[in-house]
Amino acid sequence: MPELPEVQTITSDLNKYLKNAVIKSVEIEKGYKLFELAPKRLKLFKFSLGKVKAQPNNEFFIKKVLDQRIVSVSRIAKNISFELANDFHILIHLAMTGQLLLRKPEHPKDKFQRVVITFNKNGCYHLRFCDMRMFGKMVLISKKDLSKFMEKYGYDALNVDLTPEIFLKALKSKRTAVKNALLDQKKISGIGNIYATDALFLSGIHPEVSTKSLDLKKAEILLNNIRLVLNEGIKNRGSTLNDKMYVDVFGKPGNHQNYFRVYGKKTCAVCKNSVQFKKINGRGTYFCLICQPFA
DNA sequence: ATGTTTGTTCCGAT
DNA sequence: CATCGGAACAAACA
Repeated sequence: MPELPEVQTITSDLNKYLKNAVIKSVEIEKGYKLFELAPKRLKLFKFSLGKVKAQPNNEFFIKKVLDQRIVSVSRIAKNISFELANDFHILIHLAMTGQLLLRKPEHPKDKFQRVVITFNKNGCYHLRFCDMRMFGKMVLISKKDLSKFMEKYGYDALNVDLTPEIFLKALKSKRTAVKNALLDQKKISGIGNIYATDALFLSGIHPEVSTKSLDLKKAEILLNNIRLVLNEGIKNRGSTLNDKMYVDVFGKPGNHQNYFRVYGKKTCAVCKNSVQFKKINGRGTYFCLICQPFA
C-alpha cells in the first residue's frame, strides 16, 4: 500500500524509536521464509535485488542480525532500511499490504504477522512485520550490495537535486503516457498511484498525455505539485483507504485520504463535472476532462 | 462469483 | 537488443 509519504512516516517514527536499539531476538512465523518461499518467489527476490544475490536462508538472517545495534533507519525509495552496526542492512519493502508495528511484547498477536523482531531500548519492544498478501519482502543486504541496489532507482521525488530539467529528461526517456512514467521507479522514485493521480490533476495534465508533449514549464508545474501532494501526505501521516491496510507503527491510520484532490472522487471539486475513471496500465486512474484536457 | 486493491517483476510482443 | 504493456504474485472484501 504505502507510497513515499506512508513509508516516510513509518521510517521517521522507527528512526526515532529504534535508533541505537539492539536486536535481542528474531522470530519468523512457521512456514514464512524470508527468501525461500516458492521457487517463483525466490526468483522474485533475486530479481528485485538486481544482480545482488539474496542471502540464502532465515538462519543466516537471524545469525547476522542478533545482538546488532540499529545505527539508523532511513528510506530508500519505498524501502525501509535499517543500518546495522555490522556490515549489513535490513531492507523491508511493504508492497501493497505490508505493515510494521511497534508493540509491547504482551500485545496480542497481530493479523498476518510474519516476522517479529524484539528490541531492547527503554524496555522491550516488538517490531512486527505483517503482510496479508505477502508481496512485501524483508531481506538482509551487505553495505556493498546496498549501493548496487540503490542504483536501480531514479532520483527520489523529494530530492532537492532533482531539477525540473532532470525531471523532464527522466520522463521523456520513456515514450509512454506521463502517468506510466511517473510510476516508473527507475526514472523517479517514491511516487505511487494515488499521489501521481492527484499531482496530475493539480497540474491540469491528462494522465494519458505522452511524455513527448511535455515541455519544461509543464514539467516544473508537475514536479512542484508532486512535491506538494507528497509533503502534504507526510504532514497528514499517510493515506489509509477503506481496506485499512495502511497504518503507522502504532497501528493508527493516516489522515491524507481526507485531502485527496481527485483520487476516488465522483465529481470534480473545481468545475463540478463528473470525474473520469479509467484503468491506465492496470492502475485505477481518476481525472477530470475539463481540468485536464487531453491536448 | 466477479471485480477491486496503495507495488514490483516477469514475460511475450513489437 | 531495448522497450512497453499486460499478466502474475495472493488474499480479503464488496
